[in-house]
Amino acid sequence: MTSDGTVGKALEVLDQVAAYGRPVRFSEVLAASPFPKPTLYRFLQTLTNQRMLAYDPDRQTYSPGVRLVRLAHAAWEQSTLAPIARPHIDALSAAVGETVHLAQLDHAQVLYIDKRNANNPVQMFSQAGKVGPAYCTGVGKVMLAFSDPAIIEAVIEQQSFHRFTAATLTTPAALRAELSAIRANGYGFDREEHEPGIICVAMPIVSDAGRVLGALSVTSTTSRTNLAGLESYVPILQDTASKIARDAQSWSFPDYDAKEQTGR
Amino acid sequence: MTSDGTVGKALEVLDQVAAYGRPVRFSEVLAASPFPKPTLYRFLQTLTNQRMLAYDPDRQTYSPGVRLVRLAHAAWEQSTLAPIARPHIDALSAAVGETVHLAQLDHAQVLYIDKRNANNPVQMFSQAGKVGPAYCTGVGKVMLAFSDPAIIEAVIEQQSFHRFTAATLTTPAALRAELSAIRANGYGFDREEHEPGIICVAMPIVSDAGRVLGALSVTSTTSRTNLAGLESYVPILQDTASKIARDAQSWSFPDYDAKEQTGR
DNA sequence: AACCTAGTTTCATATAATGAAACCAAGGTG
DNA sequence: CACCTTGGTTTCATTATATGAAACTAGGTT
Repeated sequence: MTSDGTVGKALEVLDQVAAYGRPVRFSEVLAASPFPKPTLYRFLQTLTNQRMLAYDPDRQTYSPGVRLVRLAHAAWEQSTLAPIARPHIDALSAAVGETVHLAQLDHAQVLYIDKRNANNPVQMFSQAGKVGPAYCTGVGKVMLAFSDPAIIEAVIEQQSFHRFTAATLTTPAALRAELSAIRANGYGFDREEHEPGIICVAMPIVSDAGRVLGALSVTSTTSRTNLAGLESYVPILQDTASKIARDAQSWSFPDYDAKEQTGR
Repeated sequence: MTSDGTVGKALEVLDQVAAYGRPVRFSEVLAASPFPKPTLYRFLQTLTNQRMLAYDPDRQTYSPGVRLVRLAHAAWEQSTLAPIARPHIDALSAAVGETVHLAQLDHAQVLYIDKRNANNPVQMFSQAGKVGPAYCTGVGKVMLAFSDPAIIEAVIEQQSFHRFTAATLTTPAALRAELSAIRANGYGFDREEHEPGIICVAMPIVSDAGRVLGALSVTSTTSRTNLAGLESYVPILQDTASKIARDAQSWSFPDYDAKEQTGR
């Protein structure tokens, strides 16, 4: 499952370095790596030559390289909902005057694809590209809820439930119950499950064929409003989601959660 | 020079696919690829399994995958000037009320890292991650001007000068003259060299050690102002650039244009 | 000077990549 | 309907490449 030859291993190393969130030394990576010293060394060297990693000779540290930013630009424009959703999200943001998120499901994790912040100007990658857990975010739960049962089970299986706040759902049973409630409702909430004081309404974006393309959410704080207040945004969210789905339809769209092509 | 074993070749394929700017079929890639059919096929398959590419089974097309967006988030935060520059750019943007760009030099090309648009909200990757030619943009020219002479020559060497507008510099000689004028001045302009009606002032961000870290620019249109008008922003640009350089200094920083580590 | 520790290089071996050729599946086209 | 053609996929013997144990080197420490 975890191995596509040399290339797969190299990308595994790349992921590992990126996961630190800060420049790392060779020995740190080595300690956490399944690869022996010279193998890892050569991978890091190759990735650096390829500018997938950047190497700081003074501090002797590696960090993700700029080439990724360039490639991601292409990915974001071609392979995400963002360009299609943009006008609709702009309209939504203007109408509700709260923070709006657009997310997709990537490999059992929530990947934020775009964001609108009514007040201060948008902070670019600082939000887009960010990942979060699926089981304790509004967008994560609604996307999961409308996913294929097999996928749901797979995600629950491999999920390690971490308690972020008092309200975090921390058992498979609790999550399953929540998901079926969401399915019944058509949308979901984040009830301070990830961060205290932060609440949101989330709406899935589903294609005609019933496939989950992504999700939208409107986020606010308990000091400004409450769940009932957020619920009033449901109609406009629904409207926005269906417009995005419609546009995506005509554009046609890659299948992200396609299973491995064959696996040799 | 162009080969780091299998991984390098796979990344070459990834770049190629990303370069199309649209989903591509296998045969299209094959036609433009140095690799024989089965080899290319396996690379695409591997990259798809790794979610570096997304495959649309209906249209049988490949496009850059979402995993890149995730990785790029880390790269943007750790390996670019953007997080350090953010507050300064915010201030600059508020002060001048025009579009502000932050760019770095990546492999002889201009890579836009961040953007502030006074009026409409920021469009995320739609600008960050975008690349442009160095010889006919304000930021490109100022970064080049203060780069190592060897790098300048290398860039000029491999540059294919395309005429975008009547004002585009299209010969090595013209560019060399412009660069030394910029060195004398400390900053540079884009005189509608890339797009008619679009002009800008650009300021390099240089470290104490004299290394070019990136560049800033304020962009406007000929209908709103002229070069003299833009020149009035030079003091604040200079101030912003030096503040960013100072902050970068203390943070310390990877060396992007480091030459290949050894090359086996 | 002896002794770590972190990073780099060697080299025989095992493994994985390679690509010519064959194969398969759709669409044509006569 | 039989016969191509085009575009994509699989096989498999060959070759090139990755691998990792061990040896080595350069800075720091004691």
